Amino acid sequence: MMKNSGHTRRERPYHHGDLYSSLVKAAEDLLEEKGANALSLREVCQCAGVSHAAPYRHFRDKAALMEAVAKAGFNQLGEMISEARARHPGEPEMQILDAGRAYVAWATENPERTRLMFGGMMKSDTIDEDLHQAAEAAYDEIYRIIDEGRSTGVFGGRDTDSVVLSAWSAVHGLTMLILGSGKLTPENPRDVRALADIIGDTVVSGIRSR
Amino acid sequence: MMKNSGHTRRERPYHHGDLYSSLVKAAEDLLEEKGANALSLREVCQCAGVSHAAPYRHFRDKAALMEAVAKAGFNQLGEMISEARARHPGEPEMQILDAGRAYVAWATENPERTRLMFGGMMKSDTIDEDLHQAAEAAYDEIYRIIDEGRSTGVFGGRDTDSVVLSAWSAVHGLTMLILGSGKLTPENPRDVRALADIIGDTVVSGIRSR
DNA sequence: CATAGATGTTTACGCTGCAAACATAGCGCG
DNA sequence: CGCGCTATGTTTGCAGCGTAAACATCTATG
Repeated sequence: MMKNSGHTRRERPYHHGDLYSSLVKAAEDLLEEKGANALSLREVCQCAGVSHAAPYRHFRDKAALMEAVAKAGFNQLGEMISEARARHPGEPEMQILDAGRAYVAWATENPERTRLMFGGMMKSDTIDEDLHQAAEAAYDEIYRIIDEGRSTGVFGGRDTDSVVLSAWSAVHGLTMLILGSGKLTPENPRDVRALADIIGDTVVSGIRSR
Repeated sequence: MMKNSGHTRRERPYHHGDLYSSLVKAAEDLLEEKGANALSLREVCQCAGVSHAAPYRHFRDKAALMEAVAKAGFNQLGEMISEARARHPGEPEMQILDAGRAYVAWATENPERTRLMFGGMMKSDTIDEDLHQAAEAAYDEIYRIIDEGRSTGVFGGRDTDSVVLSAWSAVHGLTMLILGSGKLTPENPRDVRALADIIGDTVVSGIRSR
């Protein structure tokens, strides 16, 4: 039977309007809900109210959609670090401690997205430049903290990149261990924060100018 | 036509002999070769010279096979740390530095297995106890190093577990960043080792008794 | 106002993980 | 010694997946 054409636009219009964002959003939600392995593109489509082939007008393939999700994640993460930095102007030690807490907190609240971001979905020939750039931006936020600390003599180290790497590694490692193999499984955010503080103290001790 | 029965055993016997190990081995190889996403159970079977339903006699499902692979990985990793410890008797600082190098080196040589181990294949209701135990054993190796260092006054910290967490987080974080999102992609093992040493120095500085 | 390009749908295909029914082989018990 | 029981491997079948191609619909541009 012919579908009602024209007058009642109530019945979801043929064109979605903003399918790109809807798909990313739906993918984010379903990803956290079902896990990366159980996430099917078709279910994302169903969730966005669209046929299972529609995404191919906006994404080359499923991996490209996941890259968009990862990119959005890096942007959020970078923003949280930036906010932590702004929260303690002129206090680099407080800035990293707070940034570390924010990092761990965000990751534990979005475990699947975090795993996606740092997993290894890139097959190197498909190194989406946008994704790389978003990750770089998050890195730069940490760099700014360390750089200020080193320029005011609070932090030491032979070069800023080494110190950034040390700090990021420690926080990121804790994060992945928490998400990881079932060894560390704190029940509530309080415990997460306590662990983050332990690592934070050690990091600051390790990179402090002496 | 009826298959030759009995006399010439050349023609691969109906029973494989040691299918369990063969499947784990084949899965390990194919995992590193094709990546976790592209790994199909059917291809593992073909590689082991067996029909695509055979594994179900030995593993509940595909995830169970991957768990066995992960478990073997943790055993290997724990062994490497243990060897690093044995290499510098009475020198805890050298022990962690060397263990850290071994950790990073092993992970970069077996990236897919590492991602599998620390990814998040456990759905918590399927927390295979063997897997948890293998991971715990690797943890214990690090614990022994830190514990000795603290008992001889080389390392500080309020409790051993906190120090272990700090050290492991830093090394593990570096590892995952190297494997990770394309930010750190050192070409050769030399670079990897240099990065490991940077993190190692910071960790030791951070946990040293002062 | 027509029509070209962008956006969404339908249909189809090969591959996947898994279950059920079937075949074979080795092992213990009479 | 032989018979069947059980462990192991195979075949067949199914629903769901990602993706491509052909088709339908809308929207914007001349």
